[in-house]
Amino acid sequence: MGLKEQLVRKGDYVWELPKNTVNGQKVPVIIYLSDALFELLEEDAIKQAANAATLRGVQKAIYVMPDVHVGYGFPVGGVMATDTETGIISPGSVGYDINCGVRLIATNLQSKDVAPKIKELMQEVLKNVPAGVGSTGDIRLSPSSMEEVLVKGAKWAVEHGYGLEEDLEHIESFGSLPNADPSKASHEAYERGSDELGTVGSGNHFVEVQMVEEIYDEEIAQKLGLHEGQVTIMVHSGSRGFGHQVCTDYLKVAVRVLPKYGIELPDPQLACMPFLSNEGQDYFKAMCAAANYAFANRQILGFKTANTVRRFLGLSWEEFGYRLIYDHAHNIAKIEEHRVGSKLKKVVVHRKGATRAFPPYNPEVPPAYREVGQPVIIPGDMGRASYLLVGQPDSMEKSFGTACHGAGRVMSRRAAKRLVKEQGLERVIAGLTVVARGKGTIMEEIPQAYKDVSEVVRVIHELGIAKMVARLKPLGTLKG
DNA sequence: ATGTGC
Repeated sequence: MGLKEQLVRKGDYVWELPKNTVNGQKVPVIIYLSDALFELLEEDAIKQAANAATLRGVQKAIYVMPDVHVGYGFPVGGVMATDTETGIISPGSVGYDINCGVRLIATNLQSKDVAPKIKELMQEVLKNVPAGVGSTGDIRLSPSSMEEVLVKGAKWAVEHGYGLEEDLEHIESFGSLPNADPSKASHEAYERGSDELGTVGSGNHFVEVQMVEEIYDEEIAQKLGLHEGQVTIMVHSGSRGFGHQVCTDYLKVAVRVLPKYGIELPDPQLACMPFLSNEGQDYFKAMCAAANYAFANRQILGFKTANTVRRFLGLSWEEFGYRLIYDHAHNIAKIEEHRVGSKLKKVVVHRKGATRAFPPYNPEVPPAYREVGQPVIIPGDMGRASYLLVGQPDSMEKSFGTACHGAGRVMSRRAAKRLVKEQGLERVIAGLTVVARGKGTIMEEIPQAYKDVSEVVRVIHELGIAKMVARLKPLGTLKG
């Protein structure tokens, strides 16, 4: 019998694979889905979550978000917490793109200010913001300046003129993880990262000019400084080749030391090390360094895009009204304190394609947002919409303080290309303004290739994990 | 995701 058939329905949006369903499964797998999204759930994604539930020191449950799909070893949309003393850390459960994440910038502009000239504006963004596989930026980092980026994260970017000091307060972990140790990243990672800072990358990464299309909660929107018709800028990118190399390097290390630590795995892609081992600590410190690279990357991308739009419209900064709403990771592992049973416990929370969604009054939520909760930015596809939510109290018990991260693919890259070839690109993306160096990524990233992000977000809202605040509509998109 | 892959 397949695992999907063994899922037990626990509520309108809650499914459970009880512990011990697969051999050695220490905790249940809890999957959050609507009926429509249940239909799209892949057997292999359940298997991957169940595999993770066998790992050493895993706590409470593996949680799976409604935008789940199969990933490398651990599903995208998966959340795993392991005991900091007895548990493991797993590079595959963070993902190859360490600190892939999203940033949302508010402006004083109205959609009517940009909509009529959006094509010309996006051509200007294409000229100024490097995008695509292997694209390089205008920053060259010597090994010593690279070290500074890896330690300071977004702060490095602000010190070098990209953005404002006050931006840092509105970034997860203030844009800089304290456990970063640049010496734990390889020479190869340094090389790859030396010319890619301030570049978008490829795949689902993008820079987008948007408008606030609908407000769901007026009071919260007001506190966040958002209103209908307002122009926003969204950035979706990560740590580029640097993070990719860190993941590659430490997956090899993990595989090598499995026998030393007596770790047996249901899937070699789940290769991991005890968190407190030398190798586990090395990975953690290198991963934090890669996360800081990504924070710096998005800081530069967001500011460069804003500056391009501002100059195109001939506005002063004051008229433009640049303001960072928030920036957060959705591929990361962090040490956090969570309630497990009756006591608080320090755990390593792995979020892979999953966003931290801390509730109001959590000390990690910046003062300006303390009463509304941590902003949760959910990018959709380039055709439909993206969402802004805020973390709610139930997230702590239901998912280690975690929400979804996006729409999630429903069509393979190959199938998407086939559809475009059959129907023609003009027809498939009719009415959208998308710019890119080539057509390849656009073909793979058509809206039809994605699940409906509204349905994903609705599940998170209904569960009380995060609350819907606003829907953002793409005006123009830059893809890799 | 990725100096993209059988």
